[in-house]
Amino acid sequence: MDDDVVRSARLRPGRNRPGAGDDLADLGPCESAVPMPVEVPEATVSRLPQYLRALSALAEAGLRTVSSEALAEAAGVGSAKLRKDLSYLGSYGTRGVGYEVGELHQHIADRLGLTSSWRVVIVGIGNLGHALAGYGGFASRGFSVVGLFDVDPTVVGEVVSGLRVRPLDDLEATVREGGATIAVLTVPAGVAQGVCDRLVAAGVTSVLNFAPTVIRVPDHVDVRKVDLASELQILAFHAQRKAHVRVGEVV
Amino acid sequence: MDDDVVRSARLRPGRNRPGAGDDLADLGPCESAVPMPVEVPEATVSRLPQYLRALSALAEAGLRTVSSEALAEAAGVGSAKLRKDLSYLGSYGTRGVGYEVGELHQHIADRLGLTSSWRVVIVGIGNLGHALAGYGGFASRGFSVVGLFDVDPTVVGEVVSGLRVRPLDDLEATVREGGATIAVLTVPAGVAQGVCDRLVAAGVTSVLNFAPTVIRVPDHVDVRKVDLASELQILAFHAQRKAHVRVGEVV
DNA sequence: AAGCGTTTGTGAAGGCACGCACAAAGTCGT
DNA sequence: ACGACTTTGTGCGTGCCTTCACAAACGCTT
Ligand SMILES: NC(=O)c1ccc[n+]([C@@H]2O[C@H](COP(=O)([O-])OP(=O)(O)OC[C@H]3O[C@@H](n4cnc5c(N)ncnc54)[C@H](O)[C@@H]3O)[C@@H](O)[C@H]2O)c1
Ligand SMILES: NC(=O)c1ccc[n+]([C@@H]2O[C@H](COP(=O)([O-])OP(=O)(O)OC[C@H]3O[C@@H](n4cnc5c(N)ncnc54)[C@H](O)[C@@H]3O)[C@@H](O)[C@H]2O)c1
Repeated sequence: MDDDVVRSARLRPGRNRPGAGDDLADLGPCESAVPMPVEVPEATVSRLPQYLRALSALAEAGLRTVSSEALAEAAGVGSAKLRKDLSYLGSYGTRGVGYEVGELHQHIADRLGLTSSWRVVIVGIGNLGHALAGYGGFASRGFSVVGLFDVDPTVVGEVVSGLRVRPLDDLEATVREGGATIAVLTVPAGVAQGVCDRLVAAGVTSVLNFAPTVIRVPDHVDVRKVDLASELQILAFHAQRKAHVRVGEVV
Repeated sequence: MDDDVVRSARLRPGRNRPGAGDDLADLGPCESAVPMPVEVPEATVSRLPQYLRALSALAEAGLRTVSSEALAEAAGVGSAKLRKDLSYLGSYGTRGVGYEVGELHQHIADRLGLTSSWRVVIVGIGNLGHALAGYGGFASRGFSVVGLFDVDPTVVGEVVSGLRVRPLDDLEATVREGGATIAVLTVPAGVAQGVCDRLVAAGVTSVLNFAPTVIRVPDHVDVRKVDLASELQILAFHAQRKAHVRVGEVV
């Protein structure tokens, strides 16, 4: 479902159900003595952040345990889906009781890779870049903005929420000196591909793209796209359908 | 795929090939005498905006016709998927040639409901609201921002790209006097549900929510959510997986 | 210790979407 | 006018995701 956003897909080859195809004479179903490798479906991954947020809210409300029913309600999904999602992470619930809020939060955060703070650079400090740079919701969720970049001389040098906007040429050094880095692209559509190429060349392997263009990257790079105009158009589609139904054009 | 975001589904008939199999001896399982209703799958709907954008780019490049292969390339999808998607809208291609750019663009725009300009109000003119209000990409795609609202007295009265920010109390009047309206929610998470309730009460049936909260709405209202922190977390998940593989923890 | 109510974890079934592969349909060249 | 070539539209198989339904597991009460 979700789609074509992430490029490198396949998790590890490991089948979920080991007992499937290879039936040579290996007596037991499989001899995996240890933790039983299970890949997490992409659809599940896309929901984990929501569970995490719901758990944070519940923890703040003082709850120590939640049932799958209550957590699902808070996250806006069905309880069965929630349980199956969590089952891919392991069994952290207690039957008859539910899940311990703090513990489950920790496990999901671990699985998402939020143990250490990820480095984020924002490229293109225009309208949108300014808003994102000043957003507190990133730091509070395990991301720290370590660089703001732009080509416009009138923007470079400006200080946005404690960070000085730097020229695009400092980009490579910043990406290389730090470890893994996530790049947020808020440049005009026309230059998005070029800037992205440069990011990738510098070693970036995760890109969040706000420019309304398809950008092409090597297989080992993940790109997710946020397209506000598309979202509005999808809403318009459904709104139109509702309008037609009301008029009686269709059942 | 996409998910639980949009509430209502089912589409309208829009038959492709009228000469199909309607035999009036409707003794069969269903008696649909006429056009044979075909719904557009939600996954397809979510891709239509991208096709539309690709077509705009191709038109601007001066092309009059495109093959499914070329259009798919421009839109970043597979050609088979593209053809199947377009087939839900009807048969607008010419075998051996491809699709006429302008005509196909028009058909998709029609189907998305972009014939007339949709009214959009933005509620919460903070960091993000300012950026969205000043964004030209909406007007150019069939949406016109007709209202900016906030509660903060220091923000109300400010003029953002030609529109004066108005107090929240003017909201009902604006929504009611105009026709169907799409609301963009860029208020703090804590008040999102309350503001949304007010929007729905005023008659809004389409909401694009940027606040990191699950908001509950009646069945007839569509909500789509844009969650930047979640996008980053999903990228982090894949980045972590890649890192582990590189270290050799997993095959 | 045993029973009872609650809740998890998961097998199984159904639905949806994707991609392949090809016949139908049209164009272009001769 | 006809054949060769190109490209659409779609039937079909496959795999993923969702949903249902329930046995196993656990706490609590007696
Ligand atoms: N503003 C919005 O609400 C909004 C909404 C949806 C999508 N977008 C998209 O986000 C992107 C940015 O939007 P915006 O409104 O901030 O535009 P903007 O013009 O205000 O900002 C773009 C910034 O990128 C910088 N830039 C240009 N070329 C660059 C380069 N090669 N390298 C680095 N920086 C460069 C510019 O100097 C400018 O500061 C656009 O692609 C836009 O379509 C914006
Ligand atoms: N800024 C970002 O980059 C960013 C990124 C992701 C998500 N978000 C989310 O978007 C929302 C807005 O973010 P922001 O950075 O613009 O915050 P902000 O605080 O700058 O803006 C919020 C605005 O909403 C107004 N407001 C508060 N209560 C209101 C009410 N009841 N009715 C109408 N207006 C009201 C405030 O006066 C303020 O102007 C938040 O929920 C935030 O979590 C923002």
